[in-house]
Amino acid sequence: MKGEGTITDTDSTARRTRARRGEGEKLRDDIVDAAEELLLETGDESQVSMRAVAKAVGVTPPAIYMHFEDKDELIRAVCERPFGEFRAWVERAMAGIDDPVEALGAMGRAYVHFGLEHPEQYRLMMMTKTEIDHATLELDDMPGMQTFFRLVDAAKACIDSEAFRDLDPFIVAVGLWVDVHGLTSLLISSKTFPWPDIEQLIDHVLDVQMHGLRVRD
Amino acid sequence: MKGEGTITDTDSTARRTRARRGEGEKLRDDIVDAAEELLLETGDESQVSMRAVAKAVGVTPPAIYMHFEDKDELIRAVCERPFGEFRAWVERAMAGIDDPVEALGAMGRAYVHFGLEHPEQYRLMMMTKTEIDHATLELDDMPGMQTFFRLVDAAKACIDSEAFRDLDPFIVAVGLWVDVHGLTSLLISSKTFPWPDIEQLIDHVLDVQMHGLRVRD
DNA sequence: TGTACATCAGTGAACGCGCGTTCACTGATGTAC
DNA sequence: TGTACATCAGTGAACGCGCGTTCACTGATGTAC
Repeated sequence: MKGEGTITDTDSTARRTRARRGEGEKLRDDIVDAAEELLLETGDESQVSMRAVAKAVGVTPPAIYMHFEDKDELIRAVCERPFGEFRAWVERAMAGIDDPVEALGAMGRAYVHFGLEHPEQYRLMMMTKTEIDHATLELDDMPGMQTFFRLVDAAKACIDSEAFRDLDPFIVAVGLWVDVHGLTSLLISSKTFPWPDIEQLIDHVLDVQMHGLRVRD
Repeated sequence: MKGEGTITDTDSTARRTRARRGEGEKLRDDIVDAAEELLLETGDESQVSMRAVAKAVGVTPPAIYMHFEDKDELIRAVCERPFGEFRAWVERAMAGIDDPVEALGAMGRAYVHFGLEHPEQYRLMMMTKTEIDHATLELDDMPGMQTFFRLVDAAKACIDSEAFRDLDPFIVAVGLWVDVHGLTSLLISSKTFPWPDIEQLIDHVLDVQMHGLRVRD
């Protein structure tokens, strides 16, 4: 009885067919995919083990070491990826909007929506300690920094057009980031809080922020 | 040679003297203290193991099971604690301030400062998934909810005094929470971001928020 | 066209570790008579 | 005041598990002659 369980153990993912010579690099991408998917499915970093990833890919654990030095390098590879997606997502949302205040609003809205539609990516990017070993990076290379500079530019455009008060664009950008991040991260984390209608809340938060920054009549 | 290392193994915390009869409950508090301290020291939930906690208290691992059903119950006990401290901290900051807008500002400032001075408590309270099994709790019993209601009242006072626009106090409170949480959590998480002067940033964030909520002249 | 050989992309088994938890026990403390 | 006994607050050893990582190997794929 007990033995049969092992024999009929076909539920584990089918074994992957071995790559042809020179095509070993394919596995690397598949490993990162599997690790990311595992993280998003479980939402639990501790469940992303080398063994679980290997099983998901259909390969034995040592095979991962052909492509990654150790677990740290794999996790780093998983973390780096969403920043690119995020930037493209934000750029897409701002495209073709001429009015600087409207563009800024679109950016904020896109930020929150990205977080809500990719909660685990967002958590990886913004809410974990183990992001990336920042200390070794130049500021410009810090992941997400390019998108932040985009936000500074957008804020500066609002100030230059005299829609916003004459504040330091950097501080204004930080204030905006703080706001949208607060909203996004709380919506992701506090599932049981009695949230009001989410779109209405996003509108309120951005509205208050914009009014607070606007030139007084 | 190898054996001597074990013999001179006096670096581990001294063994605790056994409690007298009827004083066994003392250990419970000490266990929660040790677990909390371990969490704050390492900042890493995965390092808070039953064995590590037991060692820190100066007791063997099974002793913990005299006071807690399992690890989950211990972690829950650790998480519940900071909410009380937090509430007291906020109340203290607001005490004696009559002007409702000033009181709200003081509350926001206290919120951020609590987070900065107790980063790991704050992380426990607001930034982990494993907070507490909310689903089983009534809304009023949700940890931190009492403090949130305090915020709603403070917002309502500002609206009633006609300093703020006639908005829904609940939405206004959520917006304020989002703002101070965003600031606090980012300051805690993103150590390498080129933050401007922190007090100036807090002022800016609260200032924009207050102006955004104010009645237009 | 055939064959020996190097290489590549993995496999299979094992290592030592720390974990949560269980279980049988011990020995000091207080209590009943 | 003395002693047998129950109880309380733990101990010590062990369990099975999943983990990251290493190491010797294998067998299909392509290449040189």
